[in-house]
Amino acid sequence: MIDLRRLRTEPDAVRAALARRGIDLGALDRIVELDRRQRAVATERDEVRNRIKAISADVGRLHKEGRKDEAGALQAESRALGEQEHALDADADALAADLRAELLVVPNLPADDCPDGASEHDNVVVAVHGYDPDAYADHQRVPHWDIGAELGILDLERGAKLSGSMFVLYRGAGAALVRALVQLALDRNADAFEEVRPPTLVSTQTMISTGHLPKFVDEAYHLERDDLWAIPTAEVPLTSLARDEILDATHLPQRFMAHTSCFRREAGSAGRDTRGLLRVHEFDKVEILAYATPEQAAEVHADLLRRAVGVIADLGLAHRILDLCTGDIGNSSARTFDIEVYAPGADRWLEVSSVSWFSDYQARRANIRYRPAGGKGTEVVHTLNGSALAVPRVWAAIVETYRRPDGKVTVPEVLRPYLGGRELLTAGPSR
RNA sequence: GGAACGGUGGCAGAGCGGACGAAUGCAGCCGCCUUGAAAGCGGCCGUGUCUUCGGGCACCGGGGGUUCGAAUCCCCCCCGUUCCGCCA
Repeated sequence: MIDLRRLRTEPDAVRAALARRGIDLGALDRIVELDRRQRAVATERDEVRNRIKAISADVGRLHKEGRKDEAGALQAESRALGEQEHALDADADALAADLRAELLVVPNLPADDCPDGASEHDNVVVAVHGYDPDAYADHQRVPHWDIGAELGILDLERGAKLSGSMFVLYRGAGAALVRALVQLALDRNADAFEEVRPPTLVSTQTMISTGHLPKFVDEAYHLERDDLWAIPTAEVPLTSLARDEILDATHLPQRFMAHTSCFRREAGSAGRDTRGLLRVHEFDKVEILAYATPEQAAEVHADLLRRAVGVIADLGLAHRILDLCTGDIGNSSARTFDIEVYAPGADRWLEVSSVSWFSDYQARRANIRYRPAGGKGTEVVHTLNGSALAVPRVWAAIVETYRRPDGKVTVPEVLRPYLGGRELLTAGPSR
């Protein structure tokens, strides 16, 4: 949620920032007007309440003194005020609900240094590592879905049989590779992040806090009977960890990581990237997340990015870093860096991590604050997060990059300890 | 799923229709005392919102109701603990 007070006091600045996203600003006018009316009605209601309270105190005193007649007259007056108060209160509530509904779908203000742009084509490539299109041999130009089937480590047909298309079944060394990647990502961040194993089904409020609802309902799996949502990323439960809490500034930044399944309906991308592991409904991911003060945010953001890039680099995958433009960053984000790996078989750049700084946008929705050291009152914290490692696309890039002329796939050095020393990915028993 | 008991400030825990935003204790902050510290003593010590900056209003799990007046009474819901049932 954007800061209503800021919209009130610096409407032009807010407007200018949101305009950089290239969105319609009509909602802002409605919000300003709803806010004005809501406060006017609430003030009026509070004044009536004030009078009721004063009268009640008098009534109590008069009763004690036995002046029943005078008390009775006041009670009648208060009764009438009560009806007024009720009506005003209902109006104020209705206006507040409308205001909130409008406010919840307004995206975050992009950071000042977020590059301007209209779409993904305007994203800025910050760095490219290990990519040379001419360096790949023919044996690496085979897509992972073919390699996976050939080696018996990926069974897309049976995944589809069980759950439908875009659901995946890994087998043998392929399944072990999933586990190895998860373990690697967790181990690499265990120095600074507390591991959490959260629920993957969460309440509506939890989904609203990160900004995944109400705007992106169609993207999420919903269990109607129990009114629970399958998380699209561990960012959702991890952000709500501190919901409605006031953190101590001396404990910031606070960092958490979690390995979970992630569920996405991919409703808007039907027919796109349907092959192999490019886009799937359910996948494993290790997420890293931090709560920070505004002053710490930039450094924490850089650290998250360093960590996410580090795993990819150590896996020996060609990759690049993108600074997403104002037209492409997510709704809740103020600044986002994407990491893409190059998959030589599919001959495509695949997004494997999105490292975002949400400023106070999510924290305001989730009501997460902190007490500044030595200062008075509370401030809204900043939240940041990124994928430490998202399995399917990394799995795909590894299999394509490390394919040998004989068709077998070499296990990257850093993963071998997690695969019992195994050097090749093959079908059959895992060891 | 059934039953019982609970849900009050950072924590513990009173209050069960009238001056209660709420006793008391602990923790925390400031001061006194002290060479320093502890103990002791005195004071401060929730959040949000609006404000004409005087103050107003809201919040005792959530929602509704009764009343001139609700933390306190009534109804519905949610959550927790324990026991029983079922079960990986």
